[in-house]
Amino acid sequence: MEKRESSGGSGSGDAEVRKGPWTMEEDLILINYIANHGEGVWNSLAKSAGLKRTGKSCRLRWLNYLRPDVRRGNITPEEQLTIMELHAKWGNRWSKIAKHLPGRTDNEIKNFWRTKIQKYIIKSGETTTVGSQSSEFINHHATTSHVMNDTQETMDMYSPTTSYQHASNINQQLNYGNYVPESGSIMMPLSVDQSEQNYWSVDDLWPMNIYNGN
DNA sequence: AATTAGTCCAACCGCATAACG
DNA sequence: CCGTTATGCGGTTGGACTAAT
Repeated sequence: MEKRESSGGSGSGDAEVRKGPWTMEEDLILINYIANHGEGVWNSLAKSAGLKRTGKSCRLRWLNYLRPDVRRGNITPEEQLTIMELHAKWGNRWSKIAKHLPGRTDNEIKNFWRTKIQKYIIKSGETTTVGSQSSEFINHHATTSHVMNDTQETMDMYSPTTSYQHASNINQQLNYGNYVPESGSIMMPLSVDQSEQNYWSVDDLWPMNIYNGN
């Protein structure tokens, strides 16, 4: 159960385990290694690739960011609707929901839900239900699955027949009209020197990978 | 211009479960 | 079976960035 993975090892040599933001070099190493050897067996992969990262960290980086088929940003209204409907069905089963949204990661969906939809639900809940429980109550239902029969309001909120309206309301709030970047071209800060505004994108890494002769 | 508050998301942590010897 | 290790999942957090004051 990867119990002592991040503990730095009980004894001896394996010394520092890097944490925090990934550098471009690390990304390249990981991409190259996986291109050559495939993914899986993350602990030994991390070692063999020469990364001072835990296998867990490598896996996460790969699955959530470096994988070539991962779509980033710009969650469409259709995807949003899917998220809302599936969340109503399954609750916080993010990975399960993600399986129905090709290219989306559970992490991204989870973040999207928490930062956009949940907030909207709480907000609208506060304006429609007067007094006490409202936000706590709605918050509860936004973060847990099952039993949606407490109030008609909550039912409506999750009803497939009305969820599209909610989706479009949220779309308005999110300003989808001028929502920005094309998928796959998100820029990320160069963590080698975070004070500088240097960026690279995942798109930049893949050609480099090929160039390196993988 | 400086400071504070709010937002967003990458990455971490802990736990559950699957796989293996 | 049982113990150990690997993997996957969901919750949470740190900090960069942006907007508001």
